[in-house]
Amino acid sequence: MTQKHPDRVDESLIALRRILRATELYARDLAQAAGVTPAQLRVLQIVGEKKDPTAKTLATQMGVSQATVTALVDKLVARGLVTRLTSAQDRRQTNITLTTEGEDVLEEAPDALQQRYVRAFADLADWEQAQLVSSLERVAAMLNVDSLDAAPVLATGELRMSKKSY
Amino acid sequence: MTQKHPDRVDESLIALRRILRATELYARDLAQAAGVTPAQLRVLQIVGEKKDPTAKTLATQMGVSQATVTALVDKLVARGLVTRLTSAQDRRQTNITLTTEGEDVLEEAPDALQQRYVRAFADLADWEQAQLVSSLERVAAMLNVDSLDAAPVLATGELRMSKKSY
DNA sequence: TTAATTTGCTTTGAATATTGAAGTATCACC
DNA sequence: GGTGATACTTCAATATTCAAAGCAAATTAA
Repeated sequence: MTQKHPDRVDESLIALRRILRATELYARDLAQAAGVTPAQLRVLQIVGEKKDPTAKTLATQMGVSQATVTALVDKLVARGLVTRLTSAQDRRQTNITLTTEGEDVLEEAPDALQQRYVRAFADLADWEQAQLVSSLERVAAMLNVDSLDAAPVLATGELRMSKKSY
Repeated sequence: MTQKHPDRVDESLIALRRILRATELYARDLAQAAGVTPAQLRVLQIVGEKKDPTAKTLATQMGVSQATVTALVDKLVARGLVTRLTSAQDRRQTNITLTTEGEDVLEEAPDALQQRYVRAFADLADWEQAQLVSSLERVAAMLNVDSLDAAPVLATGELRMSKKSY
């Protein structure tokens, strides 16, 4: 502690917030351009990434309840973007799969933000790329993502320091 | 282009998404712990950061319409967490101000995620801190946040691992 | 000054999102 | 079998969100 540059933590937090804000704001425009709501697009994206996830998987990944996933999938099914498929192994489970139309929506989502990022990343020097990856992974680790995933409860009553001490 | 490590862009995107997911999921738990909804907490946070912002400022900052801000502020006013104050300079404007209760809610919001981040950041060596700040600011710049703010049409996007095209 | 326009905010109406609680069906285990 | 846990859905209630319309205040034009 007692670093030479105590304001660096603020600078990093500000940069982080800018990143978060940019991505959040863009997600809405992207969804609108794709013709679905943001939450629905998130479902499509996860279904596209993972292999025919179950409703449970979707709920966990998105951090919402199963009831919410049911409602979202209902909408997507009604629009013909995904289909429900009862699992053969465990017939309680429902696998969500993309239809051809659903794949089209995903493909045509003009992910300008990511494209811009990837282009800018490609223009960096090799060592700069390595540094960026290292830093981002370090931040992710500092946020302790895994333990948060495992224990979403710890939000409450945790040691809190008031404003000035973060 | 044609870097030695073409998969680094994927690594950086994955790390970015982990950061985004962790913060997004945590925001909900934080709001619940504070006894408000996520959107309402965002309003409280912005009101706490900026000095008595107008409804317009809130709408711009949050990326929602003014009508939405009106609805959110209505809820917070009903709960006694903020008050509306007609601006003296321009009586069309309404400044949103925190009440004592609103300040308490903000104070007691157990922002464990940020606390954890700040502690981990403080433990880094000086040069590591500098590198982290540099990297985060570079990412923010690569996302072209400023122009995105100005042109919400091509704004944001959730970072999604699309197959080949980016 | 008066009129027209713009700006900031609210209201209204309608769609979506979200969840807890309750209900149904299936699985795992003994 | 029977018991309990798991996966999902349904239902009821609240939240969020926005477009459109409306209102009041400020700004510009005439």
